[in-house]
Amino acid sequence: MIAQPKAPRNAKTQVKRDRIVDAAMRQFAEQGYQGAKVEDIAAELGIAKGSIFQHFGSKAGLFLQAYKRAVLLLPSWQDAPDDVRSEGFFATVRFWLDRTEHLIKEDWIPNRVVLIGNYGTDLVLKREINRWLVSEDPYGTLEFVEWGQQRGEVRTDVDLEIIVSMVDWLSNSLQDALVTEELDPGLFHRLANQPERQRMRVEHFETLLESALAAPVADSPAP
Amino acid sequence: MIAQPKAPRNAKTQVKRDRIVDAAMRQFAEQGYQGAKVEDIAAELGIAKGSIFQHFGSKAGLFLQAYKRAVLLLPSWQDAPDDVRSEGFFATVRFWLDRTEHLIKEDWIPNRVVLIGNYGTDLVLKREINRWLVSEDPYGTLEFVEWGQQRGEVRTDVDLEIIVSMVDWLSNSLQDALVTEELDPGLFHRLANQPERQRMRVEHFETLLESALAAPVADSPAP
DNA sequence: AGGCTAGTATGACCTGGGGTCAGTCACTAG
DNA sequence: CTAGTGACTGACCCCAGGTCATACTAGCCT
Repeated sequence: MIAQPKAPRNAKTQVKRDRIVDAAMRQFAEQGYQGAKVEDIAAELGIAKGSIFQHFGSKAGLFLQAYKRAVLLLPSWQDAPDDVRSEGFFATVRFWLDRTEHLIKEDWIPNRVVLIGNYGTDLVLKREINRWLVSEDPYGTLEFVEWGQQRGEVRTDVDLEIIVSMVDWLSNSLQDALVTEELDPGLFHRLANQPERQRMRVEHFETLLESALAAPVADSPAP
Repeated sequence: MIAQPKAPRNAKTQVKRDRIVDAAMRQFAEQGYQGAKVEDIAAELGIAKGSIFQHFGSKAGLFLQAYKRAVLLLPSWQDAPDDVRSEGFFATVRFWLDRTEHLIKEDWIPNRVVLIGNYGTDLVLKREINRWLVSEDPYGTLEFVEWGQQRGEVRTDVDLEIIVSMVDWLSNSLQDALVTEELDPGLFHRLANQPERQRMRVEHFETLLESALAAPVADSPAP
């Protein structure tokens, strides 16, 4: 169990913690979890290393806060523009998946921190992260899938939570592969110079996802 | 880049390395990556810590070997019994997914090591692992999917590699969730006392996977 | 046998960085 | 002004990954 910082009485304290978390995000993003040194973060802020431990208990505790902040900085499913949402669930999915690379470049630091949290720390931390993700649902996947069901686009014949998990798993895997060479099973970075084929693969992926989740249509004739 | 051990001239050396990797697997499985101490591994074998570094260069190098060994100890898709395979691609998928928990208990150590390699080390190591997984395909997913296509069960209208990745991603995610509390988004461990609902969820998952990948049938009437 | 070389083993040693803690400071309340 | 609380500090501890000079062993050539 990783200690959480207790709520500060003072508003000033909160500001300071935010500054630390901010610097930590940058360091973790740039150096990785192991590579980031608590001392460097302290030095960057001109404070004593001890202070950081005072506030966050441990390096893992600090990372956890950085991770949470990072996730909250990223868009949730329902943050798509209205005109996209009005086209429905799968259009929204496509919207986000198509914009993956773009988004990552815009928000490099939080994305990197999230990535590190997902794959590059250790299982104790991962457990804590997972609990939080489940309890907070910061990407709003649950709500999003329910919305898709209400629109009649998403199937309702299997457990909701399975669908939610599938969306999470697949979108994560795809985005990670698209964006980070470390995690790409050769789908995209091998084709770095063929953006057309990359696009095609994302489309194929979207096709598969839709096949998996779409509500069965009453015998619409295939073309 | 993580140094690989160079091939030993001596057969005896190989035996010794195997012993080290063996002990390392146990320690990593039981203590986690950070928790496992090189010194403990050496002590367990009654050798000097320096020797381990001699052979494997670094803790990460040792882990990499342990990981590879662990993966090779696990069954590949095509290792299903003949009577299952004769029922086809999706039957084989179901066979493995249904046996997940059982398998993990049988092969706890390699499974745990693989898990740690997948989520609990760092991105440098992860990259190395990924390269290896892609180049070796130790689970034979590529071959397996091609086999499914040849049988006419798996769709052929999207890139093969996308399908392969999807199978890998989803089966990994499901198995991890089923088996390790740390990674379960509440799908299974929250229902620990309701094995029936757990089974049902696995079935639902299989349904989704099949919907995603199945070759389109020539307008079979839905019930 | 007797060197010669290359690979292997050793354990004392080094070092960096996470984590601790006793003491100090700064703010607020009474 | 004083007491009390929380924040801050920096010197310190110590563990565990990694290094290295030295010693050993096994094959091999002459």
